[in-house]
Amino acid sequence: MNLKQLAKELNLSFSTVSKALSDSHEISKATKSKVLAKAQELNYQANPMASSLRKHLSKTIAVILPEVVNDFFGPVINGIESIAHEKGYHVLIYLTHEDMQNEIAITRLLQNGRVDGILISLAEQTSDTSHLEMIKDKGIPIVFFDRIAEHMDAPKVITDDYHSGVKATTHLIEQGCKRIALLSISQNLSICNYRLNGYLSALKSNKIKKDNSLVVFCNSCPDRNYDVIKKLLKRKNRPDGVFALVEKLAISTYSVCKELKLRIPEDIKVITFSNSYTVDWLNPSLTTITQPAYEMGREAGEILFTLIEKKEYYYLQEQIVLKSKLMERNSTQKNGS
Amino acid sequence: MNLKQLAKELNLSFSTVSKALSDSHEISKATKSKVLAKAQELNYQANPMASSLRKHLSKTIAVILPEVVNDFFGPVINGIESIAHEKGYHVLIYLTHEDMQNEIAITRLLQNGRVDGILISLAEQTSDTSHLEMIKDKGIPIVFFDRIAEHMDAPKVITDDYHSGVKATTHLIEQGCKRIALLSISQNLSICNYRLNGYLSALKSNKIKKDNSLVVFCNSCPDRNYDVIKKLLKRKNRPDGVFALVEKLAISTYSVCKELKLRIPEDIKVITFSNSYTVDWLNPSLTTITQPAYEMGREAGEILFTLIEKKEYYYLQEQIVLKSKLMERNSTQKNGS
DNA sequence: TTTATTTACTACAACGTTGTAGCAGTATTT
DNA sequence: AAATACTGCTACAACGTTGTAGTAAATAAA
Repeated sequence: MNLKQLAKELNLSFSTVSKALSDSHEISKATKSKVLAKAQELNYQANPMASSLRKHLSKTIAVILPEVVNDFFGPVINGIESIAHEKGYHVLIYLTHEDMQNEIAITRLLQNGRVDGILISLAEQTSDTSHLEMIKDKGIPIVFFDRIAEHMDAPKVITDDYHSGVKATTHLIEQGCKRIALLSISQNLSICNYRLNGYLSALKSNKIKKDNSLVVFCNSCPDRNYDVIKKLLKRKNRPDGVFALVEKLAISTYSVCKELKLRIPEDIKVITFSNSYTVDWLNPSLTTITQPAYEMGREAGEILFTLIEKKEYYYLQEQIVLKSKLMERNSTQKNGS
Repeated sequence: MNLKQLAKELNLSFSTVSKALSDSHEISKATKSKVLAKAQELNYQANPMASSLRKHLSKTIAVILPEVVNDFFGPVINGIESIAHEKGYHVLIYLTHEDMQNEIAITRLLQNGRVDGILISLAEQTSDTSHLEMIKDKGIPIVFFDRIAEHMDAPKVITDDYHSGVKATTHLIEQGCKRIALLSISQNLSICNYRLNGYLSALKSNKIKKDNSLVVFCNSCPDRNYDVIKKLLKRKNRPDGVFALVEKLAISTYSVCKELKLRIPEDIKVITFSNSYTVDWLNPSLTTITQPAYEMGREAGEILFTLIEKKEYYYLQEQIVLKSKLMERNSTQKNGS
């Protein structure tokens, strides 16, 4: 069922039918309603490929993520999908699996009109961003969320990572920690560095000397991370507080503590970034910094659609900062209280 | 950058260039390599819309899901994406939010060539499937996974739900439970009914009389579910075992038990379907039936691509059944052991 | 009454591909 | 030597839309 057939049914030229369907002022009301009725009856749907080709608009965006088995990116997708749905856009999903080469390959696929815009959260090791500059140069709007490319001139939606780092660390200090370890995932990602800076700044304000050996960079291999954390917690001068930048590192810490018979929170306190709803039921319940993931998705989507529809150029340099929340639970309970 | 421009650069007709790029036998090796080199140099990428329009193939599939903030659907997407990536397909994602009207609206969008095939897991209340039959009638291959439309003649990928129901219930009985409640989410979904049948069958084999009041249908409203479960656990003849068909209902059960000061597993044992990796760290750790979610995604994708490429018609009536695993943890520990 | 304007439509050329048909020139067969 | 087949290319018509230009007929202004 295409325009030509529909036009034949109606004894009209297919131009007329096309215009009627797009509610053009050139067409009389009578004809419009006749066309609309027939289109409904025959369940006519315009071919999106033809339309896209002609209009140079795909009504589709791409979302590029490191992974999807994750309590943060799940609600982000949810937020993106909700705004995309409202605006009549379709959402393509691509996973980098934390690999920059995949990220590059994906951006290559998106260069020639497949999408009208891109939402991206960088892979762990992405250092060079020329593949993204290339996309921008082709005129495809790109919006970053959470794991942003700091030096790119593009809109970004992030949370107050520096501040969250300060809050988390200060909380541990207030609960009595003297030697606080930080478990990071990447030296490239700006969010990690901001959180690290917040941590360092909180130590300084509380006159705690920084100890570089307490800052540990993990990666995406759970077994290696387990060993690294184990080594950390077995040291003679082991930390009495752990600040994990992602939930899986906090869970690994729980595992290591179980093996080493260290009690949380008595021997060691744990705080982590997490968006999981089960943290309340962990043993012990886990104190978290929780990011507004759904809102980040929606916000990033909204900016992208504004850019696509070129209503305002205002957003181009915009950086939106949303607030994370510290949720205090038992894993950071003060000793003897 | 399009074919015409590329052809001009090479002093060739654009037909020749097109054929060279698709490695046609009509073109000499010399010309092919010249064209390929130039295409690389100028970073030429064919316009997917034009190509799709011409070939009647979008190289895109749609994945329709109830939700994405979920430890089951996350890995499913992961599996789908991995096989799609291998086969050179793009993945559109749509969320129904458990609403059949959304499901219908989404299928309408996919009728006219936007996708070459559909993977779907039904919304909770989807009873009528005429919108899906319509898709099938248009010749668009459709493959179901997990939440299937039982009476549709289409390939399905599921887990051994009846058997899992038997296993879970038998496990509770073996651990000493006499009065086992089942928390379901839907009366429409066949997977829930199969699990329920497994439960009933296990009761029968163990000569436990079935009690309809112990089978509770929850919905997607957490507050209402909490109340329903609370009512269930406050009854004079309260259950000593709970079999939850989804993780969130098990977590609600944990909450209710905390409020009512019921001890797990001493007073009441809990088992649930779940794909969350944190179940090991819940308090107490939670016994689960875990589905091979990633594999389901891959399997469903593989069947869909076979259908799209029409190599084998064999799959059409195929139903793939994968095995779930029972992972015993503390929430179903035998009393006094 | 003539000329300008508006209304409601049609014709047609794009958009960027791909596949079929055609056409020289060379190689092979009879 | 003539007929046939093959090789390597070009020309052109689709695919299903949309937007621009064009055109009758009806209405308004000169």
